[in-house]
Amino acid sequence: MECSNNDWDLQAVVRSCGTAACGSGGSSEAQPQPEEARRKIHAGRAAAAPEFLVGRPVRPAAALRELDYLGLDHELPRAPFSITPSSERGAPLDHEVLISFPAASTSGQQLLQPRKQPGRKPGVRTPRPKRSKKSQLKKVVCEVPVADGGVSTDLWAWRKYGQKPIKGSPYPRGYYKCSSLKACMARKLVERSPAKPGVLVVTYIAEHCHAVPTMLNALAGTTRHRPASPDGARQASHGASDEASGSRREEDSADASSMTADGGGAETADDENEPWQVDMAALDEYPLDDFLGPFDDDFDRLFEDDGGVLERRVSL
DNA sequence: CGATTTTGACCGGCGC
DNA sequence: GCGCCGGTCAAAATCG
Repeated sequence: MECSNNDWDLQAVVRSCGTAACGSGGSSEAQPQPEEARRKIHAGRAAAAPEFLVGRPVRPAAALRELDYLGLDHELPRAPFSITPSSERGAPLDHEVLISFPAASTSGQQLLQPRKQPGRKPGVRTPRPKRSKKSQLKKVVCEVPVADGGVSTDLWAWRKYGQKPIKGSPYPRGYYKCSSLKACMARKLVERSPAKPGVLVVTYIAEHCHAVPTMLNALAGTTRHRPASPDGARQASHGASDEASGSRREEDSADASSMTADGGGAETADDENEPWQVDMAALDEYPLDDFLGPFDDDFDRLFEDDGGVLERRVSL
């Protein structure tokens, strides 16, 4: 349990949004920050592109499929977003940040096929460790346009461990854990905003206690790659809202979550071949510097909030 | 065979 | 104290 690194969340978010075009500026004013931190983040920015956009065989389309149950559209118009302190979602948290993107039009509603219902022996349950104070967990909320579905993903490998319908929302919430390391407590919640159907709300909770997997492919052997399945596999479901149970859109869930926003509407075919090419194209269109520039201030503040851990991360 | 997803059951926090 | 609800667990199914 040496989860000492406090640096995962922002990075995850930042990376997640890595290919989004920048537009709107940060929401808060600049704060004094360590010069070194600034330099590092800038440096990291410069190197980030080739590293995680090119070097990693991310699978954008897969990520989109992952979110099918949310009714994501696979079109990917990139939109700017802003980072603001979040205190609206749930109880106000000390360490909560909201990264929001302007809503994007959405539509795609995938139909998911039903699935056999697994059973579970009633009464058989291992004692659960005391739940840590949820309110004390660090959270980073990232709102992204549904159309930007992929943007909400990141370089970490996630494994879905639950999905629940949320009261007041027609859309279920998916629960993901970091699958890179069992001991890693990092989690993320993905749901659609009931108020803004065009917005996906990704909440990152806790921290990774390890570095970003250098090879997302490490999971390649374990991730599922659905063979060009007949379209029937994934149909529009009347419910999109609902557990979408069904079609196994998880194909590449592991990397799916780890992917960066993929290029436009890449269909499955794309990711199967040269997924990163799409990213490169996107990168061309939306240079990271342009994208991140306006958020310097926000990042600076986050650096402070994080006590410098982010700095360490950025310097990786 | 190992890793992941699905999904109902269980548990605990919180509001009333 | 009770009930609701969100979060997590874990069996079964699935896939490469």
